[in-house]
Amino acid sequence: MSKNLVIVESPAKAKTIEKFLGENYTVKSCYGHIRDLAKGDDAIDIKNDFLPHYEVSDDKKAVVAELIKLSKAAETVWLASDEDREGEAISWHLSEVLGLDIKKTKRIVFHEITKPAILKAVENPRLIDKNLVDAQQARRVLDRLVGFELSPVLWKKVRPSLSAGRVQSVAVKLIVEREREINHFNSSSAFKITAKFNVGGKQMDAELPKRFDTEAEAMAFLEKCKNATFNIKNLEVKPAEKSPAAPFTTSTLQQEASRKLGFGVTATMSVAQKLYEHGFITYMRTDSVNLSETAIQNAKENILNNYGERYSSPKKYTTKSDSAQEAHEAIRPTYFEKQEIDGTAQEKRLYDLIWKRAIASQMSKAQIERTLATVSISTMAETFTATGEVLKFDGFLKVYLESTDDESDDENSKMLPPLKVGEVLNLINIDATERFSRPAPRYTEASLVKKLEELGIGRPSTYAPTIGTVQKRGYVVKEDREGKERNFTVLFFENNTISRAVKNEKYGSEKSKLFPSDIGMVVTDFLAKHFENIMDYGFTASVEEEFDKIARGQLVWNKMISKFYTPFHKEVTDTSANAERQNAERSLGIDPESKKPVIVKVGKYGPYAQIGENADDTNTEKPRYASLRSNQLIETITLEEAIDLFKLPRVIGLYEEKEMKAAIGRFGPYIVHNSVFTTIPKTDDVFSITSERAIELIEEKRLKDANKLIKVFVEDENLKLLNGRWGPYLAYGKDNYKLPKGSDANTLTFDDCIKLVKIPSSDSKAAANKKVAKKVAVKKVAAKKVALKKAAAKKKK
DNA sequence: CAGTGAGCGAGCTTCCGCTTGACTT
Repeated sequence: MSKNLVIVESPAKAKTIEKFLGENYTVKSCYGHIRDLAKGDDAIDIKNDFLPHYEVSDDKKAVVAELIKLSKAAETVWLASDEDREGEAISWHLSEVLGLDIKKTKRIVFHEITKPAILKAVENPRLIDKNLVDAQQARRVLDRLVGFELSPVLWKKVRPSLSAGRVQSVAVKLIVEREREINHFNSSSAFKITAKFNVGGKQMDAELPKRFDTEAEAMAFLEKCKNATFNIKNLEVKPAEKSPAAPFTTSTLQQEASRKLGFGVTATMSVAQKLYEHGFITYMRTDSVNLSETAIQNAKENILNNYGERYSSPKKYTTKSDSAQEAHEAIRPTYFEKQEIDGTAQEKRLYDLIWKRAIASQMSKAQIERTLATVSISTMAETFTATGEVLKFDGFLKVYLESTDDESDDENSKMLPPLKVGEVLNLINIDATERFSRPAPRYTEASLVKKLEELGIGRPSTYAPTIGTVQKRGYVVKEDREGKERNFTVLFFENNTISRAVKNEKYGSEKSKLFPSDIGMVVTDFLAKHFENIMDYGFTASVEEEFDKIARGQLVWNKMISKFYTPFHKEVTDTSANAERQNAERSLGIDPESKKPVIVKVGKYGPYAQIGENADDTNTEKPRYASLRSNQLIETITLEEAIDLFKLPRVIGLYEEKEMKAAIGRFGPYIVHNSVFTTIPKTDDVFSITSERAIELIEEKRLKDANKLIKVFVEDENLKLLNGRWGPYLAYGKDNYKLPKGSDANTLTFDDCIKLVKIPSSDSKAAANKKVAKKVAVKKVAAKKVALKKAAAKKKK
């Protein structure tokens, strides 16, 4: 048995550190927090100075049991959790739960996982910082109080099972506000003038700095260009520099992986987790841009070897954000000399991105020469300008350039042809194109993370899960949306004649963007009305200031909580007692056909439209109902759009003596015939699809279904081999089973297959299934216990 | 899955942050 037990948070870290410390040390992981507030509503004893009641979580029982055993046997226990608020609390919980003797317990911290850093940490142990722990307790208790008092108000006033919290409610609010901003946006158009010149056989593009608000003004300008001559009036050459971006934090990694690789934030984190476990990169949940001395040195050597001295520019980056807690390094390759790794395609691509970003951060600035040419027009005072860029020295651009969220396309970093002042230019043509102003873009998962980070809301470990939560609650959907079409005017000037054309463009199409749902809007409005304080974008920042005071020992944690809770709880009770139910009902007007009112509202199954009043004593006629489509909102749907919803289901015609009906379901437009459903593809319109086309689609589907079936077993018809989206699989009744790797679906016998279904013995899947069953059983028991407790409590009263 | 929207009521839902597995039609 080892004399020393070192406890860190992550198992991958434990493995590395164990190698540095030698045989007298056992390094174990506690897998993050081992204890949390108890599950129910009684975890905080409010009357007793907010005394928290902690419990070891079910999935940590085994870990804790092992750590207790090892710590009893060890001479010294080293608590080496991260050096931030949460890490300090983890160490404190460990010392409490393991019953550690202060004389044999040492708290150590390090910021980089290298042998010298670890050894230095071991030589400089300290005690647990109780102030920092208290700051964490305050954070934890505040979040529980906010979440568990606000959510029940929503259950009562809006709909059951909803949730609210310090982080998620603000995330939804950002999306709701952005959506309204876009809906209220008044797009204006202006005419942008561009000219093309021929300079010694090369084309040069120039632009008029001014835009014209009306077509008439643009036309007047072009008229004046007739018979004009064009000269280079002025040339201005300016040097410029571009600096590399800092190495990745969790948030910037999520943004770049989204922009450059199209990964969602969850995918980015799970791929990064794999890279970390393989030892390819440093820890992926961090808000620090700091690189260790050894890393900077290692990067420098790599740059000198690969690119030469001119490209090397070692530097330290510092984190601007106040909320940063600097427990880790930035995300970087563990070894810069490893430029490529083995792994899946996704792992390779993400690693490549991380490697390039980190290397580039240690490289020289790029040197650029910008040229601004002014072109005079002989018939008027206006001038065209042409800009060009020449890269004098590429520096870090040799490996990496950061992308932006800005979709604007007028970044023209073209080179200009050689020019002289006074030179006469040959005009090719001029066009005046109508351009429309654009509202702020909708959030992607990654750009929402960026915004939350700017506001200091949420932490690296919670960005991705938070985005998941607001979608799971139905407040927000991530979707693609088709754009709309609009006409724009182009005036074209060539050979002294002007022509006019009206062109058509698509605009506002969205890919993987976040949209609020009706319920997301209702909840946001309700919370903003009654809990302004919590919904304020500065709320987190202001409580963070107080947590910092607690950490510095200038404020007592339960005093701070009490000061917050008294007015907050009063608002909760008042709202719960007095506030009206919040609904999103809206009357759209009168249906011209039936002359009955049309309303839209949120019901049990989501938003729907209704024609006619509910039946009562005087009115026995039932109203008609239709669900709203996923891209329609109660707030913005028009009367016409609502009436259109009632045109479905629509009978298209007869086929094989049975009716074909078209309608829109949960998964989009479909045709139903003989109770078989066929999806209508995007290229067809559900309102106008013909019976010929419908029959074509039905036949296509029949063919596909016939190919889907590989084999039905005569021994048991429930057992089928099928072709699916991911290749062949096995189906037994309603359940599906994966085929073992390397098996050929065509040669599998009944015995082979029934074995997979009935006795999935020995392999890992069986064990996994058993575990799941066990977990469910445990949950059931726990639920029963809660029920019993509650019953008992009621009896007492 | 392919639509639904009466009304009652028991029992339940819910937070944020720290970790990794185990799960994938």
